[in-house]
Amino acid sequence: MKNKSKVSEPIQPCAVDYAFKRIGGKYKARILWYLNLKTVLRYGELSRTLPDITTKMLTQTLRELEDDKLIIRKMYHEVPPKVEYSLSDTGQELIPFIAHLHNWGKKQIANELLAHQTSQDERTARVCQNECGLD
Amino acid sequence: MKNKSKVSEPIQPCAVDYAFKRIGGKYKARILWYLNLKTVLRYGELSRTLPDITTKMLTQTLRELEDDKLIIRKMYHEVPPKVEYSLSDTGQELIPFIAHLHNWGKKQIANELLAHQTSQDERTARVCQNECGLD
DNA sequence: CTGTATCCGGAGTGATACTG
DNA sequence: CAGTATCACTCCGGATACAG
Repeated sequence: MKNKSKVSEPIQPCAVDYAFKRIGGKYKARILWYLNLKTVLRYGELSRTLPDITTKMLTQTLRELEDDKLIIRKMYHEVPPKVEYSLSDTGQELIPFIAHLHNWGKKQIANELLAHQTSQDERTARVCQNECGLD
Repeated sequence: MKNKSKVSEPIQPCAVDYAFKRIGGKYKARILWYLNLKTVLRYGELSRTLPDITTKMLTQTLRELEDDKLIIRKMYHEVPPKVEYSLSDTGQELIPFIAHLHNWGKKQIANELLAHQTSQDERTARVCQNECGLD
């Protein structure tokens, strides 16, 4: 049933596309996921949780998430500075989706390992022990 | 040949990250979504459904999805040529997740329109640029 | 501790023309 | 109809240094 472009109501963009633009960044889903698991995280904690991210990207990503009202930035004017990030209600609504994605990903990784097991035994152990530390 | 969608690196950091790499392309989620709604789509139909995609990107994206075993490509050796795309079982498993994302996106768009009703003209133009007629 | 500023290379994307 | 091929360009993201 595709009731589209009725003049009376605003034209709907592709909601999937819209949503993906909001959380499609390289680290966004991961950050949201970690924030969900830990409730609240400081800048340095996030930095350590994502070892492969640079300060520039982390700051930039956090800003975008904040601008999109997906996370809340709480700043303490202290010395030394302290900033805490947490999920907003809107961001919270994305958790089931990320959880589903997470489960799917784990399943796919497992299947991939099985498929390559004959020639990649060594790799298995390494891969399995290297997770994001917050699974 | 790019392996953006193929995750075959020795170390796999995080399931969320892994999953996003496989379906995080600019059009992948949308294509999967349309395939779910329509069950089966031909190349030209997809092209018309995504007005903003070029033939190059469409072909490239379809190839990646096929290589990742998320969609099935059925080719008829006829004249004129005919190719049909449909979801694979693995791809099917992603539908609940995309559905959730879709609902979330629709909700966000609605909120955005409400919040910015005063500047509706500008906002509408932006929102409408990716209308997809398959909501 | 929590960021900014700057430079830069390359992946990702687009426009156009061509083909079986 | 269903793609390929080529060139060009943007801009994401990394490295590094610096700042409040």
